[in-house]
Amino acid sequence: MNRNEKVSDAVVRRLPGYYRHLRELETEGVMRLSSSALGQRMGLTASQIRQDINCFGEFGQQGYGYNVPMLKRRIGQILGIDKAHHVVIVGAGNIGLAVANYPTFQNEGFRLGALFDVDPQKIGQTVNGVPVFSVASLPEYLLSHRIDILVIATPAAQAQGIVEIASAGRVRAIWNFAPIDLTVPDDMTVGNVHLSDSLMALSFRMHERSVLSQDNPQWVKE
Amino acid sequence: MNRNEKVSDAVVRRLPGYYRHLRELETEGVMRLSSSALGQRMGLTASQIRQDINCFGEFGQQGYGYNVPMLKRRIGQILGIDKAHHVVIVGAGNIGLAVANYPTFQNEGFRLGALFDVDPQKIGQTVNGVPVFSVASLPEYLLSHRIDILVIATPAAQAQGIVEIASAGRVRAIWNFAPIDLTVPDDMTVGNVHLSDSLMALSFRMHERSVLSQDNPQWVKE
DNA sequence: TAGATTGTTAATCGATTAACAATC
DNA sequence: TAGATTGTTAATCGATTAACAATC
Repeated sequence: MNRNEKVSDAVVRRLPGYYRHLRELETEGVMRLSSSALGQRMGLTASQIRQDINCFGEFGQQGYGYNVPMLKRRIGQILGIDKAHHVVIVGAGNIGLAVANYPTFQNEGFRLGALFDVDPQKIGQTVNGVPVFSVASLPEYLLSHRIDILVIATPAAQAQGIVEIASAGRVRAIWNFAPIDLTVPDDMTVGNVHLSDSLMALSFRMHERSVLSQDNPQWVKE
Repeated sequence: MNRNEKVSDAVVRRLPGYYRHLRELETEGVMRLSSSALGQRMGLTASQIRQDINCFGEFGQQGYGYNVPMLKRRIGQILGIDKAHHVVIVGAGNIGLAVANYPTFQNEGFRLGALFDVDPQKIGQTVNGVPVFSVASLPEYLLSHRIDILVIATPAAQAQGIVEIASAGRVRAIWNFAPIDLTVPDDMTVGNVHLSDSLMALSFRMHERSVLSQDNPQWVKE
């Protein structure tokens, strides 16, 4: 058993997928599930699923499999989404608003306290009843509110400066949508959503077969 | 040399990061770069960077390093973003609009032809001069326009149906923002942006240290 | 009980790192 | 030329898969 060891990135990347599928299965009324059935559904091997789950405990039963609602609840706990999280969004542009309105975001215990922007047109407005404040007031806001997660939805040039403010304001984690790699203190967690990286990787995969298969001269030494 | 072999996911995930950093370095006026300097900047080993780059060719020079503008251009070609891509977005909600307005998206040769929605309020409007059509007209649109990438920004329940239409319309790739794993034909590429998965992984990482370090009973067998 | 399926160890596979000859 | 740094092979590390005893 690997408990108390740091969980590998490979496992962490799969964990939300487990939760998502278990939620679907629960909605479909499925009560009981074997690792091979889940593997078939998710495109993973049964072995990998058992290994992944056993990083966290023994949640199954020999000869039976896993109880869907129980396993879903457990993985929810492991992910920490059974707890409420206090969130603010910096940048009330298209991405900031998309996050603010994202349904999963609202349903899983993430509580949005405020948005922050530099645009005087936006400051003073509300989004779903959540106020938009000036970024100038962010340091003070963070001192008077316990914020777990700060969402960066600003242009890349502003992002690192926001991290400094977040750090001084004892924010625990940054969810970064700006297309830049941030430098953060050791005790802060960062998760990136690099949309342009995702799109470029898609573009690569799309071209890959055709280009690689014909040994395209563009790719070899000039 | 690994050319003509399928490039591993691990490499593909890093590739856009290389491009992003090289673009920054070019803007900063840096002309020449060693693998160790890039490694330091990106938090990777020099060895890994040389291995990654050599999947695609010999772009460096012993004793000198890499020429920044040249390497950036080459990686751009490898990613396929030197070519124009024709794109449509299905779903003109918050996420669809955020993608339509995303600057990197517009700057790197991704040409948005149309958005599609089911909301009569939105149909007939334009977004940045791009028309919003009814989803009912999507099959016909795809037959008369050569679309490379279709962006799914609909609720999860609609996503798989859109894939069928895209497949019939000879779309080459799907960029999926719906929180569901899609089933696609073999010749279609999928890239997922699962926002809720990203947020859950962040939540996990944020809680991980505190919870794991104290052997929290919540994680062990009941 | 017999059959099924887990938890877990061992074997395999692949990715990362180290080392160094080639060479600019 | 001497110093630097690549390209590439070999060694290490870690993640995935296979196998099977434990057990429900």
